[in-house]
Amino acid sequence: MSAELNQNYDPKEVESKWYKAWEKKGSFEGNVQNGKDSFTIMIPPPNVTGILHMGHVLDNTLQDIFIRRARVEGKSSLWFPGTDHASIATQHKVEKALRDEGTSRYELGREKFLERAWEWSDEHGGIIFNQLRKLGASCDWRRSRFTMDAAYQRSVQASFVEFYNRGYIYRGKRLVNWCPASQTALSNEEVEMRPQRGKLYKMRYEIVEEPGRFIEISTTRPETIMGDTGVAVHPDDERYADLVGKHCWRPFPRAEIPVVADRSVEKEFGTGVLKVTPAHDQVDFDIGKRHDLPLIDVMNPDGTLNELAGEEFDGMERFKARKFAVQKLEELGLLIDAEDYDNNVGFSERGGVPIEPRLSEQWYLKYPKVEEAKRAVEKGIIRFHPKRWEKVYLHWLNNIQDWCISRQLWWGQRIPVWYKKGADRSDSANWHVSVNGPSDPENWEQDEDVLDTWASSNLWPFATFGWPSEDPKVKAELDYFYPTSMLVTGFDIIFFWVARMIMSGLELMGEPKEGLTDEEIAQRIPFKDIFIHGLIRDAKGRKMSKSLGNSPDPLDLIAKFGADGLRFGIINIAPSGSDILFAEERIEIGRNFCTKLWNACRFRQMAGGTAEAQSLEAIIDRLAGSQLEGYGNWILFRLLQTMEEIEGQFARFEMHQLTHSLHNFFWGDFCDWYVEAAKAMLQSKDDPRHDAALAVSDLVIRHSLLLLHPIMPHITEELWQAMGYSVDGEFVQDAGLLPAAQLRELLNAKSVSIDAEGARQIELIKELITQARATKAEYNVASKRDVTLFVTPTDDSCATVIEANLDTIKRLAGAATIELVETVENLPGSVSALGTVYLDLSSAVDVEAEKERLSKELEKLTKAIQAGEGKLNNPSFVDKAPPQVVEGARKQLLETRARRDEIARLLKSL
RNA sequence: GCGCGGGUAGCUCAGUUGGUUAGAGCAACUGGUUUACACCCAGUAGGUCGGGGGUUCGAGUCCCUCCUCGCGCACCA
Repeated sequence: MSAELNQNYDPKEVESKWYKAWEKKGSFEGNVQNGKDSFTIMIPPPNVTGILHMGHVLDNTLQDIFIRRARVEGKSSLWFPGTDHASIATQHKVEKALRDEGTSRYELGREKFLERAWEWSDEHGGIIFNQLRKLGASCDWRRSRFTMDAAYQRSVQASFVEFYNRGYIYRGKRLVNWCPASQTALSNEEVEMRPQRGKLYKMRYEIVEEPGRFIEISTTRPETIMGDTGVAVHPDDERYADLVGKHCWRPFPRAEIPVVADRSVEKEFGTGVLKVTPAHDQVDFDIGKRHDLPLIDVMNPDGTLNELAGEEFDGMERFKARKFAVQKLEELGLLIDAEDYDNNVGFSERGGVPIEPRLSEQWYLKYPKVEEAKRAVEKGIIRFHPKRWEKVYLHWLNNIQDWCISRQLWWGQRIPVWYKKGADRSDSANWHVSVNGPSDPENWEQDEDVLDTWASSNLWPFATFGWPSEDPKVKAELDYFYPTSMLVTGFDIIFFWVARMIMSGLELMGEPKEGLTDEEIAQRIPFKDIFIHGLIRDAKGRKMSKSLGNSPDPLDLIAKFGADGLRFGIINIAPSGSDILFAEERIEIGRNFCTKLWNACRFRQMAGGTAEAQSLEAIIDRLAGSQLEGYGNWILFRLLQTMEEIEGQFARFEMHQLTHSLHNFFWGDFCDWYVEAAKAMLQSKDDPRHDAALAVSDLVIRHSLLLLHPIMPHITEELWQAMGYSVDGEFVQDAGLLPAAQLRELLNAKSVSIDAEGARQIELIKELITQARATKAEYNVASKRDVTLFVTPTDDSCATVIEANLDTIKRLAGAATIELVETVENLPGSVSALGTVYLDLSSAVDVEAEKERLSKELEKLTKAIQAGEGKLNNPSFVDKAPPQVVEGARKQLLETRARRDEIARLLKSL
């Protein structure tokens, strides 16, 4: 033992001490190590100015668990960190600061604005990294990348050029999702449909050719009347058949607009007549195209109306204009009705305002390798965990439309396209597309726009390594670490990020090629496994948000429970469903478990012995050849079982079972049973079981620390060192965790064989003890440790087992003496498989209470027996069920009968 | 409208390919300082597994149907 443990575990001191030590020694550095397997995770880059929230805690704890597990398994692990520039979000923040100063980005100009944005990101950036360090995240910080790093920007631009050259990028003029708040185009994914209570207005337009006749129209958006260039009805709608080809009067600005017939009109909706505003609605745009209707854009980029809307509307905000248009309709006597109406309106996620379909020229990406992206998942080359997210992914891929990737923002990677000065920009003959720009820059001007943030983060798994550089180091690292092992993220960004990374990888991580084989897919994909976790909500299921004040600061929680406590706690409650209900009390288990671990180790230290524990072999040598007594055999059996469980959980990505297995084993088995039993063996150094008990404890604690290390890295490191398990100051991660099967072999090789039958006997002993304790509790002598117990063993072999474990039974049940006898009269007893255990009472037995208790038990058993008999008397069960199931049922029935008879006998004897 | 995921103890959730008397943590209750730990120990109570139907020797688990909650996608102006 090298260092004596304090009475209390102090996470604060311990955590920072070891984190520094790890960093200093480069423990997190992931390097190419030929001959070793690599294990790589790219962090989902948080926003550069973001601060740690509970979602990050979950996401990063999970990643750290996978990474650290891979390290203890001896893989060359790399957890690659970085941040995202979050174009629109960051620009918003900077613009808000500017507004507070009474200025704007337009006043400042692009260059000055970008300086401010860089200042902002330098100032706020990196905060989250320090917070992640406090959590214990073992990222290779040397490598940290930012999506606005010069090199990364070049990668992004290179991808644009590459996509362009391969024919995936084009420029198009069409209706886009326009955010009037941010004044930029958005992709479809950035539009969130929100239910809105509005009004459906019914109004009438007069027929030009038949004055006095009106056509009734329903609309939710009267403010776009000024942009109407037609009215549409369904071609089969008899009500209006005679009007098709005629015209009606648009009320303001007053103009003749045609009535057209178009199949996209629903006859059943409203009056069956649709006003057509091609510049402000997608459906209308399509109708307009088919019928050659003119486009009148009546809105400015900021959502106010322009001069084309007429003098009265010019400059008016769009929702004001809606009211005003209604008022005007009313004045003109054209408004028939306005009824309440619920519909869904697209909102800009970031801007928080309704989007405006707006005609503009933008850059589009036709998604590459869509078929391969689907096939990768369908064929299991990429696997989602849990699997059901596959469907979400495939459904999206089956319905995708081209991606609008240009943004009318300044903070981001500028689009690498230059236009010949003074020439027609819509003619591609006047374009120059390259990373470095034209050789005669004075004759060109660069596209003003930047790329969608996700059009840069989709390169994250390879641009971070330096793609497309030809540098041999870059190639070697990509060769070694790519495809990365897995991705850990929330389901909310499957479309935004996960799917797009897959398609980009498939297209760019190899030569241009139509159609990929499965082998090529396997080489090009960015990751093999995708672990999708839920989103953290508060205890009532509400989203965590600053305004609700229900979002705890993880640093406060770390202060309260320790980083390890928080990590254990969050994983323990996490992977339940798609929502994780967070309540601080639920984290307590993590802190409590840390304390338990600490005290178990303290106890081991107090038990003494300067035994050799620096290596697994040394500990096993201490056991070599010794015949393990029952509990030792049992706890090692359980250790191997637990190790196998955990191996399976990692293999199947069942993280929700991890903490349960470990908690159950270490607390429920080791502390509650083995340590308590071992106390009997540790009383005297002369006890032949003494040294073995210490060795078994060391073996169990050592492995528990190894198994727990990925979840609770700091405390396990502290204990590892303090317990003297470390060789030459090496860390837990250097020790190497053997698979259960190899550990078993190693034990076998030293003639330490773990025996399942022996373990089962201890389970029976535990049952007997539990029964004895329950009886004592029933008679309010639970805390008395000097009672006498009588046991009537079921048979001779049971008697032998009990005899062999007498001293531990005494200790664990709290009895001064235990006598094995033939029969007992007039004492309360409880039945167990090994025998019936009776409590010797000096006072009289409460016969009535005892009768009640036994009758209840009897009833339960009788029911079980009826069920069992029914089953076994049923010929079809005996014939059809597998023999081992029938055999099991038979055995079960016998045992239950014996137990019932014993209870009945007890009852009678009272 | 289409799709996905839930509904199991007071709460939060486990429950592998159908197979003993359905489990855990927390909360509750009772009693407790024993060679570490009250952030602890021992014990008790609490469930007709959302309803109905079906398949089967056997269903929390598979199928159908309904109710209910949550989420995603689409969307009629």
